[in-house]
Formats: sequence, C-alpha cells, structure tokens
Amino acid sequence: MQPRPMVGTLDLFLRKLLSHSLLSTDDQAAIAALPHSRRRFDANDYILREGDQSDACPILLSGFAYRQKATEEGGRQIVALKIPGDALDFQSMYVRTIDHNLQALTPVDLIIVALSDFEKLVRSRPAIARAVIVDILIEASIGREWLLNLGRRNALARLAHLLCEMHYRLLDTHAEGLDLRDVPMTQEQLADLLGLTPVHINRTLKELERRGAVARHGRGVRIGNIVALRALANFSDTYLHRNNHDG
Amino acid sequence: MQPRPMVGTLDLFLRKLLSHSLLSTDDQAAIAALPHSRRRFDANDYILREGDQSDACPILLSGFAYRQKATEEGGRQIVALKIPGDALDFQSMYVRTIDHNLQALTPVDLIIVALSDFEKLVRSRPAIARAVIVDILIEASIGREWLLNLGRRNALARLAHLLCEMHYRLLDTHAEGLDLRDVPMTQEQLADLLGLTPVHINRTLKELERRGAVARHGRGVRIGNIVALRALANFSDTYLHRNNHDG
DNA sequence: CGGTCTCTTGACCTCTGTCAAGTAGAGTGG
DNA sequence: CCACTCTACTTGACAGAGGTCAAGAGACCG
Repeated sequence: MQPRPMVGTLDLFLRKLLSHSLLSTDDQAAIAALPHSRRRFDANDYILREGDQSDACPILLSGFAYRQKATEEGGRQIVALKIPGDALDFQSMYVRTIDHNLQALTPVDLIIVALSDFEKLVRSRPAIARAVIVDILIEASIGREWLLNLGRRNALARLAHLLCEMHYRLLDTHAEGLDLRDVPMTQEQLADLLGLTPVHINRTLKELERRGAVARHGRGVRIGNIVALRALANFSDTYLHRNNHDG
Repeated sequence: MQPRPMVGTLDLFLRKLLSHSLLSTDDQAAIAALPHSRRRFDANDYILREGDQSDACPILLSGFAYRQKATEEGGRQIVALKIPGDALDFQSMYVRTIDHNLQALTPVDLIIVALSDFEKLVRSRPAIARAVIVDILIEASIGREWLLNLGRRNALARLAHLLCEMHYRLLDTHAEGLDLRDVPMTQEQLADLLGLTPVHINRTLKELERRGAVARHGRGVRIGNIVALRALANFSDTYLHRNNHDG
C-alpha cells in the first residue's frame, strides 16, 4: 500500500510522481521540504525560451502550459502539453541549453525550485532520481504517440485522441476534482497542437458535436461522451504508463 | 581534453556517449568491460514488441533500426530512427512495459548487455547515469523536432529535414567513415517516417533531385548538396545537442 | 533467368488550407 | 445596464497539397 502523500504546496507534484513511481515516506517528506518560491504568469507568457539556460526547476501548480517550436516560415507546433502537478523542466539539470519554448496556456501558478536544490535531492535519493527519469520517459512516450497522431490520423481522430489523452492524464493527478470541464484552449491553440488550421479545427469540432462526442456552449468545449471519443480515436492509454508501480 | 575512447566492441557506443557527455577513463573502461553477447537480425525483423518486457539492453553495432507505432486502421508511423552506436532501450531499466515496436531497418548487429549489468553500472557510476539521461533527453528533443516536422512542414521540407538530421547524426559517431553514402530506406519506409505515402515520397524525391539537393542512381538515393538541403528544410542542428560537454 | 519487390507515372479524388466576410462572446468603461 | 471594442468563433467558396488506384518498368535475388 502506497503511503499517503502529505499536504502542502508541492502536494500535486508529489501526487504526479506517485502516480508512476513508489516513494518512501522519507522521500516524500524530502520533496515536500524543498525550498521554493512561487511565481505567476499570464496566459501566453513565455516561461522559458529556446536558447535560454535555466537555473530553476519550475513546477506547474495551477493552470496549463505547453512546449512549442516554430519554423522559420512562422509555422508553430505545440510539442507537449503540461497539466497541474507536472514539472516543466527536468531537462536543464542535464543539458545546457533549452531547445524549445515553454509558454503558459492559461494563467498559471508555478513553484520554482532552485535547480541546485533539486540536483542535491536527486543525488541523495535514488528513488527520487528514478522517479524523475520515469517522468521524463513518460513524456517521451507521449511524444511518440503524438507523432503517430500527427502522421497517421485524420483531423477527427486526431482531435478526439487529444481530448482522450487530456481526460486520462487529468484523472491521474486529480482523482477527485478538476476534470476536463472546459477545454482550456482556443481553436487556434488546438490547431497548433494538432498540426491543423483554426478553420479546420472549427469544422472538426462541429463534427464531433454532431456525433455527440463533445458538448459546446458559447465558446466552451467539453467532453460529452468519452466512450464515443475513445472509439473515434481508437484510444488506448497504455502509452501513458499509468500505474507503472513495481516496474 | 577528452580522453581517447578505447577500442573494442562497445567502442561505437562509447563514442556516442562521449559525443554529448564527459566520462573519465575509469568510466570508459567500465563500459568497455561490460559483459555482452552479440545478436544479428535481418532487415524488418522485430527486435522488441509493444507490450513486451525486456531484460536486455540492446546496442546497435551496425545497421539501422527504428521505433514504430501503428494505428488500428493500419497506419504505421516511424517515431525514432537509430544509428550505429545508439542504445536501443534504456527505457526498460525504468518502465515496465514497452510502448512501441523496435524493428531492424537494415540487417543489424546488436550488442546485448544484461539489463541487470547495466543497472549495476549506472548505480555505481554517476557520470554514466548522467550520460544515459542525457542520451534519453536528446532522443526526446529529436522527437519534438519531428513533431514540428510532421505538423508544420510540407513534404519537400520534411524530407530535406530528415536527410539533414541523418547526415549530422552520423557525423557525430562516425567522424571518419560511414556517412550517408546511400539512404538505407525504401520509399515506403521514408513515407512511414514522414507521415506521407510512398507515391508522394517518390514525387518529392524527384523534386529534390531536380533541385540538385539529392543524387540518385538506380534505387539509391544520396545527399548531393547538404547546403541546398539545409536551405530547403531551414535546418538548424541545435536540437541535436551536439557538444553538450560542460553542460 | 524467372520471380518478386520496389519504383514510376498518370489520372483522378479528397482532405485540409486559404481567404474573406460576418457573428457572437467577454471584458471595459460609462 | 448599456455601448464599445477586441478577440475568438463561424461560414462559404475556392484552391491545392497530398492521397488513391492501377498499370507498367526496373532492380535485385536465388
């Protein structure tokens, strides 16, 4: 039986790690005891920029954020989506320069842990080091599924797949509250996530609504029928590695 | 000054790690001393399958391999490409089940290291542990660039970008020999890499040839003009994190 | 030297993009 | 509570990149 996480600012982050890794009470306490500050960003603010070097490990406390890259021609692609509880930049512990942009999708609250403090933690606690790697590997696995999504699914399945993924990822850290009441992205952002155009997102959303998979009210979009969505996307959650425990 | 790698079966793997991480002579010796066996696969053979659990860490000695996922509808997407010197499955040290298929692109020679031996090595040598993580992170960075490629570049730029990437990745481990003399993939495999169809790859290859970026003879394709390719793809190699040393 | 697997090519189709104009929410200030 | 404004969303007409189908030509292999 997994020890219960303690309550505190870093609680959500802890819960995220516990969703895929086992940590002793001591390890959990060490995480909860990390010195940290808080920082708020508005929607669309840059949190980190390509080319930067970072000395902080930001953790998403509330709101959504995403990683983004752009072509010279102005095409923009969102390459990862982060939800509350997610650490946003483990990479800077290991690699000098940041290779993508990190942006706030909604207004966000961040916890900022000094990279040096986090490094110390990881060096002294193997189970935490391991949890960090598992976290990195799961993000990479999600990236591979996105490649399949962009390369081989049509607009309808692509959008349905994304909605399914968000649904299940939110389940893991927020067992009780905060589900996908309202999709927090504009149609333009959905387009940048899925390699489509805003106009086509609009048409596809309308089609999802027509099929009863999604409900809309004003600008809001919410999941209407997860079973229908799963069917449309042929969604399987194995790539999310939920319940990796004892692996 | 980086100590010279020692010569042996694991030499190429060592050189790959040294291309992005610093390792002491002791660390290098410990890697070279890893007990291992060899295994050969034919082109198209599966090396690992989705759902498997692996107790070995395969390292690519010669030939090319790729990670692949498929949709229920039969769409196939190659989500990573591995070249000689690349370790093919660090992930199984940390995560229970494999979430994609690993297949030989050409006939390949693998070095098989027992996962338990590799884990021991990583536990006792922090610099090696770090190098493994950097390796994982660089693969993830490549995945993000591929997402941009699939989502926001047209067929011509997409193909040009892939060829540029292969060119520079091969430079890193094979400073002297083995460059991209002949692209080792069929047009069908290129299609699966780029989210296109074989027919369209054919047309695009023809266009690249017309522009002098690529040379062809019989079935063979080779890079004719890397400068032209870079221009077509707007290629920048920062995402490959070459020379990450002292990071 | 026959068989098989790629590659080529042309005709045609369709999904998604482009352009442009109009509508409707959400926030602001009066 | 009502303008006013800004942004996001809608919609239709049209365009175009890339997909599909199918047949034929080359390569490579035993």
